[in-house]
Amino acid sequence: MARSDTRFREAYNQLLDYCEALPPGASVPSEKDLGDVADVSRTVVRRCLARLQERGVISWEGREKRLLRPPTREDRIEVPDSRPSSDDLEQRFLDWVLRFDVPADTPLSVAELSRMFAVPQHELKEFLAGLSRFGLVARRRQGGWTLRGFTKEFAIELSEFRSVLELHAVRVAAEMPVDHHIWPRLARLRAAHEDLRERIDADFHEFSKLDESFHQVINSVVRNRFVEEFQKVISLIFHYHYMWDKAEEKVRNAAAIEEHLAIIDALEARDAAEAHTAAERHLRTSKTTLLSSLRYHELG
Amino acid sequence: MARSDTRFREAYNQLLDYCEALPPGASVPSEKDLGDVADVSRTVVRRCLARLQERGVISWEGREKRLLRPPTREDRIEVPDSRPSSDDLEQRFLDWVLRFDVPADTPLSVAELSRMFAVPQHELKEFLAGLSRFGLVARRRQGGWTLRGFTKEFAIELSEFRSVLELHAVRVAAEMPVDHHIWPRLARLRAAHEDLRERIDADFHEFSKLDESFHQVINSVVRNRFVEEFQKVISLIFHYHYMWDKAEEKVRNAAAIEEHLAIIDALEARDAAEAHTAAERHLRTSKTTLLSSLRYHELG
DNA sequence: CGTCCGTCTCCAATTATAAAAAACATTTGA
DNA sequence: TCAAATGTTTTTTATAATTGGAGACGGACG
Repeated sequence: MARSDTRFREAYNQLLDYCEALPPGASVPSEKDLGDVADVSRTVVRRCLARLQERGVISWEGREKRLLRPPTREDRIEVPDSRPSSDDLEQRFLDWVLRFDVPADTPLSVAELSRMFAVPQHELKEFLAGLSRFGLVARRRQGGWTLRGFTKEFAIELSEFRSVLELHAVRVAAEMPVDHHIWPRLARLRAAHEDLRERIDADFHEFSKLDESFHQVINSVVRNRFVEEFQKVISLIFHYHYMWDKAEEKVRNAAAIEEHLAIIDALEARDAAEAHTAAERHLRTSKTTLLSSLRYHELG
Repeated sequence: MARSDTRFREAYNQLLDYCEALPPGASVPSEKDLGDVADVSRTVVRRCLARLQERGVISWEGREKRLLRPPTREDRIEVPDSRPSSDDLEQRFLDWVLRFDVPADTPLSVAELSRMFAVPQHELKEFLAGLSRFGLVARRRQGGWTLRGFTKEFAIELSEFRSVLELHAVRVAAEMPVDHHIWPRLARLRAAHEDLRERIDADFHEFSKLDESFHQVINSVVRNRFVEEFQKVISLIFHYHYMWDKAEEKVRNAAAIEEHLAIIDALEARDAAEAHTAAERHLRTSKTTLLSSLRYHELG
């Protein structure tokens, strides 16, 4: 009933590996050095050494540590199945919200979500606290959380915010010097767009991915931690909604390709005003699409 | 070792107050209704009723509840000193960081902070998780948190982000109809600015507050949860830094008043382009001031 | 003297648990 | 007969206890 000793277990196995590379009878480095090897504190190193001594892998007395025998497969300690979760909790949570169209004002049960995503409760609470900064969820007075959710207002505000950030990015991009990394990237994007334009009838599904990279490249000219943080959420939401709104997908994607190309054209011509106009047009289309996909889901 | 029963205690006292308003011998409403009165669940109401019965304030058998005697001061239960904290933790935390110039990459101890701010640990952890969304703090691999802090890069990125949001707000404001609430507010701001301009030699300290309301009014035309969330942090940081950078404060503030008035002039003339230019000029000054105040602190 | 180790202190992740909420079942009375 | 109230059980949340781990300090060793 306390914290896990995963850190110890991983360090132990790592030190076994380290010992394997040592010649037999060699003296083992200092606790501090071993700590650097496994990236843990001395406290953990000493626990590992104690176990190694116990199993007769090393002798240990004061600062005299010697390798007695090469470590075997038997010596290894089991490490409790590391978490493939936790890292991409954000991705999986938003995926869940959008995929199942979880309605606004749904009460969120930390207990339930924690089971669902196989993540400790406190981690989920911290995660939700983070999301509340984006206004996606809110704390309830009687405890717990609600999904403030995917309402029309949310979509409008999100679109507006996205426009503000992205129009700024376009303005910045137009001013970039010729040797900036954006230009080769834009060239590649143009090629990809023109390629897909030819194959649009068959491969219109591929656009979703292309759209994501396009916006990512545009925004990459703005080096700003705040912008970057938001971009993650924004792109995820737009990405999924595009994928699921099946109405007129082919026509929509074909049109979007042209809009993207118009922006690329203007940027490559260093025509800031025209790039801005083209970007505004495209963002307006995007907003409309997002809103109509909402209506579609509400009806369906 | 479990959650506090503050909720019960507060509800209990509240129900006592409620009973006081009842005529003697009256029948007490249903559990559900009492729950609505005190804004708690039936579970808590029943705990309260049990105690009321035990103390002989009411009789309680099934759904027959009657007031036996008016409740006295003696009947009240002590409620463990409610938290004057917690609410404005954000305010107090940023205040601490800025006031003591806590340097970048300082390790933050949850335990220490929790004592310092008289807030339960888990609450602090959630708070820090939220701040990490703004890139103000970051989780360390070996556990705990660091203040990513108030570096030059941070100030630049914050200023840039602020400019993006605020220039957008100015553009929106210029388009607002004559009956919008912004216009009377701007008029009042103009008066306040002109008033302070006359008294600037003596009262230049007052500008800090005026600056905050000015930017708040400008941004109030943008109804957007994302913008609002950020604005809180941004204004706090700029506000404090202005207050502490004592170098040339009077000259600086006098200049800022003129810049503000230029923006107001242009907005009232519905000259969007000029308003934009004036706002850009002012935001550039702000950024310079923020950066120089950083240098000042580093040297001092 | 500088590094290494034994010891100690404090912190943080994690879990256990009481308090509260919510769901469910039963009764009651118009 | 059925809606509202109460009794009962289940689930969830907030918080403290618990244990693993990080780091500080001083002495010892070379």
